[in-house]
Amino acid sequence: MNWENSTLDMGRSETFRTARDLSGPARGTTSGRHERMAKSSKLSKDDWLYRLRHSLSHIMAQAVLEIRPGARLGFGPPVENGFYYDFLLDEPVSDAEFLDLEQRMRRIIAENQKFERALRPVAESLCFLEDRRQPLKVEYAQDLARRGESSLSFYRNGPFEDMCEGPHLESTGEVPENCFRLDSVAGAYWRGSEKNAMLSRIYGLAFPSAADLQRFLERRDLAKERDHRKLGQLLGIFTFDDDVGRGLPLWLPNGTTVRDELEALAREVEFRGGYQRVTTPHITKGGLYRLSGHLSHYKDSMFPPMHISDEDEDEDYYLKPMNCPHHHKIYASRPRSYRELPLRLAEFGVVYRYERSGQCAGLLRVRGMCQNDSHIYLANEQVKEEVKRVLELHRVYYEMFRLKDYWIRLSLRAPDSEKYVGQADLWELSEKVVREVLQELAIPFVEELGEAAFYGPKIDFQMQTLLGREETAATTQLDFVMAERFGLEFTDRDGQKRRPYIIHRAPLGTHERFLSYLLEHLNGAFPTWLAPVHVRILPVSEKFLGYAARLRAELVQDLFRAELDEGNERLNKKVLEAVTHKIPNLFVVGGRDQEGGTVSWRRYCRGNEQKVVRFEDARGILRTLRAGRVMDNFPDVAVPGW
RNA sequence: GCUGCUGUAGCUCAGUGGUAGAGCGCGUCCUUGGUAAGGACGAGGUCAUGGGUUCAACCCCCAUCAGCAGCUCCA
Repeated sequence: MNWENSTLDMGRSETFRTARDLSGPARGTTSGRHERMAKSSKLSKDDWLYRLRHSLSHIMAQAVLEIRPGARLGFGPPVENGFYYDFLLDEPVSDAEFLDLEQRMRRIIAENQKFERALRPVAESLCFLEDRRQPLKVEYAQDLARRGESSLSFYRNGPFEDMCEGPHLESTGEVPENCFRLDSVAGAYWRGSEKNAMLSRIYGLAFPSAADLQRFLERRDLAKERDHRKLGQLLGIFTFDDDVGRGLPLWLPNGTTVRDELEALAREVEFRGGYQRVTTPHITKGGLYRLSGHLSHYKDSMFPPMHISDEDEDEDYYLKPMNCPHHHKIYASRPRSYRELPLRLAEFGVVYRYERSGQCAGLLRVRGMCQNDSHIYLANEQVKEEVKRVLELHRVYYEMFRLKDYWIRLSLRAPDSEKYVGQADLWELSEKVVREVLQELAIPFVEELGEAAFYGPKIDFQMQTLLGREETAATTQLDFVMAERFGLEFTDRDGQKRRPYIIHRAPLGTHERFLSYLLEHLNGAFPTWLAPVHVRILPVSEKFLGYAARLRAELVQDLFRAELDEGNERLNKKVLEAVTHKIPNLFVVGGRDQEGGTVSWRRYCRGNEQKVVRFEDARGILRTLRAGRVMDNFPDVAVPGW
């Protein structure tokens, strides 16, 4: 890509998307953010399905009160795929009781209880809720009253009555047969704050018909097969070990191969983009993080210090949670001229963050990770152009891999929050610059307050994982604070010393998260250039082992990751084994091939399609696939010679 | 960190208060084969770890570690 002449016409690109474009793969449950997204784009209150789900949540609450009469009710809304209800319970409900609860729900449905709405004045509502010993509802009613509501809405069906906005079905009998199922029970804080009590949330699935429910369950089971944790094990990508520690993946040979290839790609892309590579240590004295502000603003996410105390030294060392301070020190290692700017320092930097124990999940959230990191030092007037180039970099990767399940977030500070450093006017300026860049490029984005880094606003690429979680896949941050803190400067054209701006950017995020994303996105089927094994050779029988071994030796000489299946098995079995492991290219060789100097080439992405090709030609095609990083895992991508 | 569930062979899982099983995988042999599982035999487990109850614990209880789902967090 020619950076100087790049037109940066991302507005016309299909690459960048908004939250609304997310199609939403099968999901069992939704996180808070997804609920926000779902609310903005999914069911409206008038939808029958909305009312069905909402009504089922009341029906479930009625059933729960039958087996736990002392249960205190929280909230019970409809959500994507179904509904939930939160309860404060004396005794926990376990999923072993779901069958019983479902039976009670079916009975309530069979009783065809009418849903009836009543409006009560606030004072009467509070009395009613106190009578029913529903302290959580009382608290909420008081809130509503403070907000100026004069009367509150209640819904009653049979013996169950709940303060609720509605709307609901006409009666419980409207619920189609077998259209719901209780799904899971999980903890949830009252009103979403961990300072509050933990309630028991029971999730249910509900769809317009039994068939829709079945379809959903099947889709969800299928999705589980694509889970990167499952694929990672199947394909020998990574593993975890209790003795090593939570959130600390061990990368197996196949996984390391994929990482190496990704790094090679990023190295080339960044070399062309004018980046220089640097390398920095994993541990660092505390002073650096006092200077950067990490110890006052990021300490909770850092591993505790290693204290060194002997006659020479009395010092705390920390595992680095970010690479930026080190890169700033490299910038500061000698005087800088405006001629050097933008100065782009890049590193596959390994950082360690102390994630709370419940947060780790496969490769998605880890405690040790490798960032595709870079810090760009530049003059004020260069900022906009450089942010555009950085976004262009994202486009290279996202288009190449056809990544689509994400949305772009402009992460701003919450103005009244204590957690940010720097002056307010500089914040406003930086936020304005970043917003303008996105607007000028016509990239769709969503602004969110309180999501900024402590030193500046961010452009985050928020990805959606297979099972519905959302994580930041890539980030670009504009930093006007650290140069000040580190005393960074450059000599400008006029001989004056000036502060550089800093852009932090990681288009591939971390290797861990990016690969988890890629594994799920590609369903483990890597293109030839990226695959742990480029080609596996399957001799039809032992008689052709010699021929097969010669081909393999030649491919290995050519630096192909070529394997030979020497197993004493029938060809059927060997094909099954290779296909199960999603190996992109199989060369089947037997007598006919040995005579003709050919291979029977079977490609994973094209099903059973295969071709007899002279070995020399096959090798040439493989070279083309590798050198051009052809995405031959996508069936519509043309492969030369095929 | 919080709530709930789970931890048995490399993997997926069954099982019982009297020290364990299947399928796949792995090894050896037979078979010498042309595109999604040929056959036989065999090796593999301190039943996550540490306590406790019991004549006896893989099973019951407690704690710890780890995983899963969710909540919260992700500055």
